[in-house]
Amino acid sequence: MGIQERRTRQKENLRQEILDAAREMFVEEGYDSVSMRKIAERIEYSPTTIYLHFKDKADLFNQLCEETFAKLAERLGALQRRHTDDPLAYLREGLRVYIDFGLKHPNHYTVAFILHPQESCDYNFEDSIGKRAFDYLRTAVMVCVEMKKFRHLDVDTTAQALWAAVHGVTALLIVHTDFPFVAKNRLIDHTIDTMIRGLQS
Amino acid sequence: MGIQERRTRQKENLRQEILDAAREMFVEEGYDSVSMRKIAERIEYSPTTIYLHFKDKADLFNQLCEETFAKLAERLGALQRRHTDDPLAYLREGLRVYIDFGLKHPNHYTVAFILHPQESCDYNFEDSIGKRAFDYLRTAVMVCVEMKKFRHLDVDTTAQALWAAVHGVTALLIVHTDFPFVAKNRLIDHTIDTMIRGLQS
DNA sequence: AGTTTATGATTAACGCCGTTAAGTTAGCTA
DNA sequence: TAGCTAACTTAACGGCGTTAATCATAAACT
Repeated sequence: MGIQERRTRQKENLRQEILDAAREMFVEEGYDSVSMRKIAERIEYSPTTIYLHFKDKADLFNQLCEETFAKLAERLGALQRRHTDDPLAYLREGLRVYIDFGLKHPNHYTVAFILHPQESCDYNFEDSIGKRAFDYLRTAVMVCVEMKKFRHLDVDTTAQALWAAVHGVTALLIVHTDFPFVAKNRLIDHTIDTMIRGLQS
Repeated sequence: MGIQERRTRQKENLRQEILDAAREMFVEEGYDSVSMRKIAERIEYSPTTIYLHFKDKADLFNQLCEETFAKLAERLGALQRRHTDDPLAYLREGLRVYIDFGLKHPNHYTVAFILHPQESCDYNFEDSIGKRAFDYLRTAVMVCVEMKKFRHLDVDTTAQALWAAVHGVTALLIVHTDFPFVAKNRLIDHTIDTMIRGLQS
């Protein structure tokens, strides 16, 4: 029965090779500049081979999105494990981690969060890793509310408002490079501080 | 001397016709789906004619962006004229106007604020209408600080943080249609409230 | 062992796209 | 009326995502 296994293993390898090439090129050149043909050339296969592993370009890049979500979720998980005591500090640092992650991987962030729904992909949020990442934020907020660090407020609404705020900073800093922003860290800290302060009793 | 004038007037007319067609199509179909060829077909000219009026596709759409900025700026100006008394209410409503504007014209907002720098265009923020729109926000914040509605804080940083927050909500609501957001107005109000509350003394 | 079958991969093509270079035409100028 | 100029078009280049048809080869079956 090892033959079938080797086959699927090889197929899986090529699949991963495509993802790796696509990710690398995409990180370097941005979404639009990376074509299926270029990816194919890089991995030394014909363009059509990619379609044996991914439905279309949108599908391929959505898989990369999921990988991005996964990395972010992982980072937030690690943070959570370090921070059992102070829920407010944990939330604050989590928001920072989110923004830093975006600024460190701007092209990934762009695909996953700014452009996101490459149309026609049967993407379901409920089963996605993106949901897992968001849940870290949600529970962080919940704990803050439960421990009376925040005034009484709706957990979902608050989590989403916080996401909006950090997404806003991240997206603006990535996209509007021509805008005369104040120092990055200043802006980031001020945004986070203001939101958290606004949520406290 | 009327001949030259009529010529340039006609040329200007065509230019406006292109802009109108492009805007209309773009609002209907989104950025990527609108091609130079389709625009040309709509106005019943050959595709190359467009290039007599605009450097390239990015240029054309950036002009539309400026128009979008202008409309937003105009709306904010009207608001300012109605609101000489309560600076905090003015700021709050201004933020709401921004978000509503984005949600009402999602495709415009997408080009102007989410995708924005169609590469290779020699766009200069300092001379743009976008700056004018942003200045409304800046001065609104300044007034709030001067009238002690806010605690002592940096005007630029605060204005940018507020922009980040409202951009965040707007962009998320437009782009992440698959996310299970709470009711729109609830999220919008909560985000604005939280930020403003965080800025108060 | 020879034949069929399945599977991975390719070639060729379709119909788009943005953009440029060369050509045409209509109307003003001298 | 001849020449020039500006508006506009035709034709083409190179690239794109994607599909249909084809090929090669290794596995399975008789």
